[in-house]
Amino acid sequence: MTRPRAQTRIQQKNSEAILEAALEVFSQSGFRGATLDQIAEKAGLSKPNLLYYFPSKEAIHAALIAGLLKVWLDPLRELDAGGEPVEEILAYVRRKLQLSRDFPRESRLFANEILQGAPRILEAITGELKPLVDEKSAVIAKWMAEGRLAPLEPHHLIFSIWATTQHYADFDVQVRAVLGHEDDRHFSQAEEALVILYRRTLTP
Amino acid sequence: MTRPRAQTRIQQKNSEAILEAALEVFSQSGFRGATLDQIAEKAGLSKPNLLYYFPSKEAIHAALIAGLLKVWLDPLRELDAGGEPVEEILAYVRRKLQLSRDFPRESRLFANEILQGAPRILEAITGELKPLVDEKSAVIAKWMAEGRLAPLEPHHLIFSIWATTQHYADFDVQVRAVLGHEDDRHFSQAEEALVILYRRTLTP
DNA sequence: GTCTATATTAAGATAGAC
DNA sequence: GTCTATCTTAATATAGAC
Repeated sequence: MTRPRAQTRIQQKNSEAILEAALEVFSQSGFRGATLDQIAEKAGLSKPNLLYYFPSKEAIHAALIAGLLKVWLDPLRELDAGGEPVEEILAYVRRKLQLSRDFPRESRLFANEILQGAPRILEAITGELKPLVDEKSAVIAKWMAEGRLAPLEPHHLIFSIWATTQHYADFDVQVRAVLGHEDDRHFSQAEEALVILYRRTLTP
Repeated sequence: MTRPRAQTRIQQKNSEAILEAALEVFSQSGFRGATLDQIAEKAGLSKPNLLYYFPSKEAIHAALIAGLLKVWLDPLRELDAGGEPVEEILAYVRRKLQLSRDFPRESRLFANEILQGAPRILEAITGELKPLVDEKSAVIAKWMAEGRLAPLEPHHLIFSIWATTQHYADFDVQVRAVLGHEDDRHFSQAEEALVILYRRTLTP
């Protein structure tokens, strides 16, 4: 229903072009700010042809959002309760920062959605994200109780990791303006800084 | 030109009602997503009457944005080069978190603007924010060189403070969903966690 | 599958009475 | 100052030819 009917090669190709274009537009303008004209133009299709592949603007957006949460949560899923605590957290920070570098549009799509009250993904957040965060928070709390990690309220620790890493995607324009960078070299500086920050904070 | 012509008491009152309503709507939907109908409705005025006070949608948005950057930068301006380094930074973190608690809509208005490419405030960012950040980064770098603060690239330290504090306003919906909170008690937890985090990281 | 043409609604803005 | 009525444009979506 919210899925493209792609099957033939040409349908596959066009569906992908549409989703790629839609990601570009939705991530920059939010749902209401985006227009089918912009998406059609970027996808190289006419507007009616766009609506041959997806029944509505809603459906295009839904298709993008659907795949998003999984990608977004995978780095946290990988946090291994059996690993070395400090290194596990640092590896998580690195994975999350990499997402910001490699998928900034997805990050902004997500940010737009949350910022506007998360009308389309709130249930996924309470149903899927919250349990995962609670589970991993328990792991972190256990590490802290065992003295293998300096104590810090786990949920807020996780929030801080989300915030500091996603900032480089969501506030990209501002980061570049302040640093005066054209390229992406601030990502490795950011990684260095964040690793130092969390290592100092969390080493017992 | 972008300013309301408010002079009489009734004009004053209506202008304020409009800006209040506009803040609500723009901060939730972004510029393009917001409609004059919504703003008029919330302000308790008819749409034409709205446009009697402000010449256009652009003008209302501009009036909001105009006051924003100052409020946003004041906490950083107060960072005192003559103060005790660690305490100065922590006080800055607290001020910034307070802004998120007390003015979440302003934070989201700003976030929306940046997220969408900052078309209306990029020049203010390069012209006003960047110099201030550079100046305060120099102060922080000096503190670090003197051994009064543990070393950490100052720009990225500032980014991390922005990110972690603004997160509680911009991603409010997500924070509440994850914590299961109805009230604002997570703000004091957040303050505690962030103060611990930055104190550990920055104490030499 | 793709297009032109068009229906339909919503949105920004204005005219003009009161 | 405020309203009703309305103009104009833009946006989502559909019809129907090819």
